[in-house]
Amino acid sequence: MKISKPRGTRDFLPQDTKKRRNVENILRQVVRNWGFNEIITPTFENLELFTLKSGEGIIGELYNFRDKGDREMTLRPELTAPVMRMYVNEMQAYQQPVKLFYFENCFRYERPQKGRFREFWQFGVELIGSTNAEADAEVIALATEMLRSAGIKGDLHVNNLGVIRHLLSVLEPEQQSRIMRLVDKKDDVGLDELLEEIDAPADLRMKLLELICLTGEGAIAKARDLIGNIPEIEAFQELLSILDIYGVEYTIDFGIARGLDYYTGTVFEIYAEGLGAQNQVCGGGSYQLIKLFGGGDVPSTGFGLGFDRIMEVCEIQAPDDIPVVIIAKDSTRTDALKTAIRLRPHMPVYTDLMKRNFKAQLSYANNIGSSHVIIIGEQEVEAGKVTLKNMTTGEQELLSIDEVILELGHKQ
RNA sequence: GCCGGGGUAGGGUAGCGGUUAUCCUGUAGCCCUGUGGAGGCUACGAUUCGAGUUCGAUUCUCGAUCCCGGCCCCA
Repeated sequence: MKISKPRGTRDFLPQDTKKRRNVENILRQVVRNWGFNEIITPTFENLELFTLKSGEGIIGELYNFRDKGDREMTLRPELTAPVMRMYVNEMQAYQQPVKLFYFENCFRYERPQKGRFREFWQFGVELIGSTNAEADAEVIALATEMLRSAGIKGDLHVNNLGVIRHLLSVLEPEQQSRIMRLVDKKDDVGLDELLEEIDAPADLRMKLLELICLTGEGAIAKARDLIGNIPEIEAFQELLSILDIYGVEYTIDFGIARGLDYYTGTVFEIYAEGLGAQNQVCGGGSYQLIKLFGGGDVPSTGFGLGFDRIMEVCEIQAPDDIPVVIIAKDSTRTDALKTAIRLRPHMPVYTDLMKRNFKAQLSYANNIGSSHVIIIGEQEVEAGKVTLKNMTTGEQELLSIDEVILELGHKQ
């Protein structure tokens, strides 16, 4: 009976895993160098954590379950909420800002397609405690640096929601939310209908439709013309000038809304080519969730990177381990094992586990791509040495084990 | 939840209402019992699952399931 893997999950073969771990470690190193500390949160949480953040509607997309103690639980669909919960539970007294990152798997009950799986990995960063433009800029610059380090060309779009919120401030909060969601979806028809339905002032309607189309060079100036010199535009301008210092390339895009109420100001998205319909590899912004989870009035800025999508377009290959194979005869297997024990602190060592004959062992070494083999036969045992054979050149010489370590150890 | 295309040895393909076939790879053995990469031969190994039509289904029909792409959604 053959059991298939669950829908939307993947098996990672050794070479896939090696490549993923390699990229993962590259990203980790970048984030650490920017002063962020890694954390781990539980794979499952109380269901309420996520319904509190995103509403009851998301339950349909969760892997939720009732545990044996009759508690409503769910596999985590994302990590911002768990990190905020963790902060509220145990980190509120930490020196600010608190700079955290995570790399974890998440679970969503969705229909799989290109770049979308039911189990997927997110690499995320949260900077907690600062509303300053410097904080937002650091987070955005870090996101672009991470992608750059993975060899990925991303297209960064930045916005400050304060501008559009300022414009909409005369409307009911509920109407504002609906408008933001439609803007996020770029649903112009729906937006027109809604504005008609709520009978929005003609002036606001005109300005809104114009604003959300503003992108690129000069967008800030045009926004000023449209709305006036409000503090939100000033703040946006400050953020952009810091990004300029970082040398980050960006596109101003007043049409990015990210659809959710808890975003407070800065929002950004990064798209990459070659990913089909799911081309967003990064999304984030500044938000306020800590209060919602029972903490203080503490702001945060963060983003999540879709690690699987990154791997989809990442071409960085992990360096190969170079295995050393010990070849022995039946009569010298004990010596082979003892040699392996001495070599393994210094290099990856394989011994024959298949009772192969001499020739087949050599062939095996060749097939797994070993650069060197160590031959241990009666002659070598008698001499108290081993034969080191270079599989590329075919050269071989009689050496002591220490000499072998000296010869090969530094290459690993 | 919706739409389209698929599922044949471990991987890649072709085929077809009548004992399927082929390439790569793996393992075991042999040509070849202390020196590999080549080649040859032999063996092992698959029609996603279920129901229906049929004398007979891998093929046709229906359903399920999984995969791929798209819609919806995307925290």
